[in-house]
Amino acid sequence: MKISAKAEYALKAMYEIARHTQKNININVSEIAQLQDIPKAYLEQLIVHLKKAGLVRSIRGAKGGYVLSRKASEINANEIIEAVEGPMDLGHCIGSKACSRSDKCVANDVVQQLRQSIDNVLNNITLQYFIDKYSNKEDI
Amino acid sequence: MKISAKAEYALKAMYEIARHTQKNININVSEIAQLQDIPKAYLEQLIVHLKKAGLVRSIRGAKGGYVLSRKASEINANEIIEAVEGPMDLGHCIGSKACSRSDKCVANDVVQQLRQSIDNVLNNITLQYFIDKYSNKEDI
DNA sequence: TTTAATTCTTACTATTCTTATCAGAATACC
DNA sequence: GGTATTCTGATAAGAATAGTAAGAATTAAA
Repeated sequence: MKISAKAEYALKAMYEIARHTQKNININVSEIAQLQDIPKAYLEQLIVHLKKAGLVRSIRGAKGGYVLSRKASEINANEIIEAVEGPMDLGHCIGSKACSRSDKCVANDVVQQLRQSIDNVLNNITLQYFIDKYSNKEDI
Repeated sequence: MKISAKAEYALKAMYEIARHTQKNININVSEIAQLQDIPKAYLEQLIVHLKKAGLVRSIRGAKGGYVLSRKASEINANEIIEAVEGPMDLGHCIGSKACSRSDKCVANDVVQQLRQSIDNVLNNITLQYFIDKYSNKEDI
């Protein structure tokens, strides 16, 4: 039961992109990597997924970078994590490898409850929440 | 973000031990493994952890096996999972590898909220809940 | 039009984690 | 004493994770 580095990096990166987008400036991978202490080459890969998921727009070429493609209040942690990790599959009793009697499976019961609870938390954490809580007016 | 096979096996095994304990019979590893479709040799290792955590008592020798060491209503999913997986460490921003400014870290914020939510779910799932929901009077 | 900065793409690698398997020692019932 | 069982520790295959590296494609700016 662990949050991957991928997910953490993605949350941090999206936060930086959101902050900068609200200031009407785009931010590039190197800047994000430095600000949030993320390996740059690794981050490059992750951001591609964020883009494919439609969370950010890219501006290519020199002076390029990234901006949010939606309002910060309309992007939540669930989407961000799912963008880089793929659909959440908490347990082995679900989906492809369902155990023989998943309707009678105690592990499946736990997984279902967890899934619902986690979804609920992640859906309610938006980028705007991050900005309101963590972004000082001064910095940037 | 995944529940390990370990955790699933532990939940299933504890459920079987709980059911049988309530019928005043002990159950051995082979039986549990068969009933819940768990690799026997692997399960042996896991049960040792459940024992060390004080969740079950072992009866050694022929006709041996395991019984709950507390009432089913007093053992919850959180304890069971922690017994086999060790203390839950959801994110890299916590504990040993805390990031430089964990008070300003959006990933840490998410991890904290998740942690609380997951704890809440797991603490409220007891073995008695499993028995009431899944154990028919007839079978055993 | 060249140069430099940047995104994008792909392939590779090292390390750790997970999920087992196996062999045998210790224990206790019959 | 024999057998069934828990207990212990070593080993190993495979998957997943986290990261590196090299270079192609694109575009702003000089």
